[in-house]
This record gives sequence, structure tokens and C-alpha cells, in this order.
Amino acid sequence: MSTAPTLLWFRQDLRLEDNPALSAAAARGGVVVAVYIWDPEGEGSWAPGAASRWWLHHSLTALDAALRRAGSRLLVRSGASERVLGELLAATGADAVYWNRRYEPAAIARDAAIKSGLKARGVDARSFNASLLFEPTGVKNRQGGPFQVFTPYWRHCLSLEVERPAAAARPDWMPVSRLPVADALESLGLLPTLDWAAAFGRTWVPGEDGARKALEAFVAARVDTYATDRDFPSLGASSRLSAALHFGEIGPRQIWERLRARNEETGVFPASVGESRFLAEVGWREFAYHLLFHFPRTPEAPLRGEYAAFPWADDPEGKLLRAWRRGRTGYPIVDAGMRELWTTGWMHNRVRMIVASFLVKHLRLPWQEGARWFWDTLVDADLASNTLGWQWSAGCGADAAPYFRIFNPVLQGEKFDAEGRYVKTWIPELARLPASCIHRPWEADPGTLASAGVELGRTYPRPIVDHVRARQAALAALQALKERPS
DNA sequence: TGAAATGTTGGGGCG
DNA sequence: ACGCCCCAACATTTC
Repeated sequence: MSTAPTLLWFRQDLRLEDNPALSAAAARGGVVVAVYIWDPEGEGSWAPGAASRWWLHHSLTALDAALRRAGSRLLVRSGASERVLGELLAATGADAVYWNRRYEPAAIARDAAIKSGLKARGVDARSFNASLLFEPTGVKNRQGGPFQVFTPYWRHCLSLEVERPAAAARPDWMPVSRLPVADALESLGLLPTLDWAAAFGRTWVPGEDGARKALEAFVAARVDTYATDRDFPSLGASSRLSAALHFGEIGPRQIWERLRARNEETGVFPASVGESRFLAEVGWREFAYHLLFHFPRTPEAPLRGEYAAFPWADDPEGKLLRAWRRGRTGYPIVDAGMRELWTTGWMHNRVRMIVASFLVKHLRLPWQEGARWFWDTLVDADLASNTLGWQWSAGCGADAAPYFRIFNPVLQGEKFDAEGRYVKTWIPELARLPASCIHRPWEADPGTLASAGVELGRTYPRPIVDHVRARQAALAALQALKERPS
């Protein structure tokens, strides 16, 4: 008796290498049917945003192309995951569904229901870990609870065994002639109707091949200087792997293995502060999933509950929020970051911290507004990392920057973009200003501004808030929160 | 993975 | 020669 087909349900693991669900499906022996289900309703209030959908479209296209080369296709459908899986089981004669786990609250609830429903019908339903070095359930502090501070968390993780990438799998993919008819990828409507994402295609190569090349390029040219260069946004020192990691075009075990193999001869690993630092950034991603799993309400609510009553500023017509979103705050380093985000779907990490601090402290607008904007505009939008990042910036999360730690956007610009190269890249109207005043054009003398073609209030805005007063107001708001009668 | 305010120290100008 | 003061440089504290 021959083995029935297996449905391999792709979600945020859009790769064929290091794919434990795929390896297990291949080991079953029957043919494997690759399936992707577009099910935004199943994501709670966090359906992929516009930039993520752009990436997803192209990543699915790449996965489909890889499967075509193997004589099959990616079977694409949209609708409720459980219903679609049921239909595909019937249409293909499959008796098993394998997938790699997700860890977002809505996905956990949905997947658990699907798994028990399938099992009740006698379907072999199994899930695997493809996307984390350390699953949240497997890491506990001495008291048996979740870690809430990164350094002890990561130290503990580094004492644990890291699994090797999954074995390569060459399954018998179900041939195109036997596949049910798939929906066209275009029918999912993932691409924007207006082509605001034009620059995305010049910036990114979604898909497993692109991810592999990005890792190789980073390891070859960047990782050794990563520890020092990573803070300077004009140096291009980032790995730029965040979106590939989010969509699972590459897995953290592959990254780990790549660096381990790099030091095979010496046996010393990690071998440099650059490698350690880069792995620690992978560790922050792990920590973000750890926190999201154990504190599932944090995408909406501060982990430190007292911050729910923070006295945010009034912005009745949304003018402040709009200026921030569009990169028109009058602070060049902030505006450059917001424009890089809008143009490319990505922002350098140092600059993410600066713009987040500015929104939450200088404008005193709720961090949730920033998280939502990032969610819609980042190609790497990831519920765990986004939530951690914003709660960190707002001072209301685990191991967060204290609220009183307020970035001075001028000093941050002068420290990390001394020549103004980053600012000039994203704010061309300031490109002719000398470095000495690029981060504070409002202090430049009229002649300098004129010869640079800058007219404050017209070609580039004046600061929408005064730094000193905004800082004082932020500290006063924190004080008000502390003194609030409880 | 801050910044600003405040405190301390020590060199040098100067009466 | 000496004490006083200024202030830059650095350290510490506070937000």
C-alpha cells in the first residue's frame, strides 16, 4: 500500500533548505504538495501591512519558481486556513498536513484549533520549529518563569545546544499534472494598486536565493566590522536580513551554522566581537519571541501596566503624527529615517531608535501609533520584534530604555552621521548644507542657508517642537504618571 | 543601545 | 612665591 500525499503548509518559512516540516514530509515517502494560504482574517488585528504584502508577493513568486524547477508548483489559495486545508485534503487525497510553527498569539490559537480539528478527523497533523534557535517554551529562568532582561536571557541561551539546520530534503513533489488548479498569485491582491513600492524592487531581492546571497555578502564583507560600524547608518553595515528572517527565507540555524562553519579550523566560535554582536542581534529576535509568547497582550498594551495611564499629548488633527510619518518634523536625522522607511520599506536600526524616541518623547504620542505605522510600512514588519522595539523605546517594556532616557536628535545625528551623508541621501533638499549645520539647519546663518538653496519653512520645515521644551514636557509627563493617585 | 546637570580636579593667568 | 579665580576636562549624579 503506497503512502498518501502530504500537504506542506507554508506560512513564514518560505524556503526549501533547513525546513524541518519539509524534511519530515519527505521522509513519509509519499508525494508532497506545497500550499500557501492567504488568510489575513486569521491574523487577528495584525494582518500583514502593505509593505509586507509586497515582500510576500515576491517571496511566494520565488518559492513558486523554485518548485517549478522541481516539476511542481506552489498551490496558492485564499480563505480561512482550516476550510482551505480541508478542501485541499479532499482534492489531493492527502492524509497529512505538516507545517512549521508560528508564535504570534493569533496564530498560536488558530493553529492549535486546526491541529486538533485535523487530528479528530484522523489526519496526521504535525508542526515543527523552523524559525527560532530557542523556542519560548524551552527557556526558563531559575524560578521557572520567563526571562525579562536580555543579557541573562542570552547568556542562558548560549549555554544551550543549538540544533543544526534540518537535513536537505528532495521529496517527490506532486507533479503539475496532478495538482489541483491553483489561484494565480496576482489574485491575492498583495501588490499595491499604486506603484509606491517602485523603489522596493531596486532595493530588495525577496526569496530564498536573495536571502542566501545577502547572508554570504554580509559574512564576506561586513561581519568582522559589524560591532563598530553597525551604529553608523551611512556605512551600510547592517546585514539587511530582517525581512528574510521574518518570512523564513532563511532560518536562524542557517545563520548560526554559517558562522560556525566559518571558524571550523580554529574551533573558536564566535571568533570576533563582530560575530558575537551579530549573533546577539539574532538573540534579540529570539528574545522578542520569548516575550511575545509569554506576554501575548504586549502588541497592544504596555508590559509595565502603570504606563497604560501615561499622559500622552493631544494631537487633535493628527498634525504631529502626520509630520512624523512623512518625515517633516524639521529634525533631519528623524526625517531622513522616516523617508528611508517610506522609500525602501526599511530603516537602519540606530535610526529606528531615534525616530521612535522622538515620537514617544518629543511628540509624546502613543508608541502604539508608531508600531502601527511601522507595521504598515516595514517590509520586515514582525509582531515580536516590532512590539519589543516600541516598548523598549517607550520605556514600558521588559528590559526597556528608561523613559527618562531621551535621545537628542541633534546629538545623535552629529554622533552617528557626522558628515551628514545619511541625511543627504534621504533629504536631498538639504544636500548642499555643510556638515557643521546639517543636523540643525535652524541654527545656520542666513547666508549659508541661501547658498545651499534651503528656505526654512518652505523647502524644509522648521522644527515642529523645541528640543529643550519637549524634553522638559516629557519628563513632566513621566512625573505626572508617577504621582498619579492609584 | 543618553543627555543634562552638577561636582571635582588641576593647569595657568594674574595680582 | 603665593593665593585666588577661571574654566576646561573629566567624573558623578540625576532625570
